[in-house]
Amino acid sequence: MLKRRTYTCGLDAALDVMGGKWKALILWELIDGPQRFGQLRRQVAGISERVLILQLRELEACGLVHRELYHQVPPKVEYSLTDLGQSLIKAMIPLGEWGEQHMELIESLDRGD
Amino acid sequence: MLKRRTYTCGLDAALDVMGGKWKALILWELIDGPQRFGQLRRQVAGISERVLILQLRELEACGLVHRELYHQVPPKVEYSLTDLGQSLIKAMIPLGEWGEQHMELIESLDRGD
DNA sequence: CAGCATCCTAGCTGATACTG
DNA sequence: CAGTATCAGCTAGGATGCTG
Repeated sequence: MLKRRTYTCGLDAALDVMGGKWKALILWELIDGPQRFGQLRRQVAGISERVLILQLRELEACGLVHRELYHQVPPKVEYSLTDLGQSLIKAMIPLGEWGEQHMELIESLDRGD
Repeated sequence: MLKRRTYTCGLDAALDVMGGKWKALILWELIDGPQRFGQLRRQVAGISERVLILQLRELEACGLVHRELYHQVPPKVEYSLTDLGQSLIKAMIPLGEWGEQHMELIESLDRGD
């Protein structure tokens, strides 16, 4: 699941646990508190059920996300940030601000103008 | 090359330009000043020539890296951070520190203990 | 030295259908 | 509601050899 065994720098390690197409988005959605599976699926636009599960399982395995199962019918599961997840989110904020500031530029690159 | 056309948050946009297996590492190597192609290849352990070129071209296209060609024999090319690249590096520092602090944990996850 | 061309593959990702 | 199972495609990434 993780790509490397050893890391050359901390950035490398951080990107290994939260990099990829979806993980940062999922963590971001959990900032405001626990979310149920279905909520997450709607919030993280474009993700499929299958991929969301896979990503959540990986985040859980890394200790970034906690999965709380309520034994009910119908079933209810809540995902939330762990303390480690919280600390990671905080570390990602400057990067988020950078992206915010340069988003137009990046989107224009994508359009090729 | 970039994965998305629109972004739901800045973090999303930032990860689109510097995410992936190598880009952050490459940017990191350029912090201390310009590097020649061969130097980079040795610094970024494990990367192949082909992939290094591809990544550098993408970083260049995003305006994060500058490519300076010296018309010599044998050829010499130097890669350096642009101002935008510098600002991105700064935004990545907290994430790098987070990774630094939790690297042992992450590596232990990878080993499965 | 820098870097392109070619071929190849692993695994991420997506679509769809089904279950407790 | 919260998943699992299955199938299939794409593309990032890797190996190798060649060139200005």
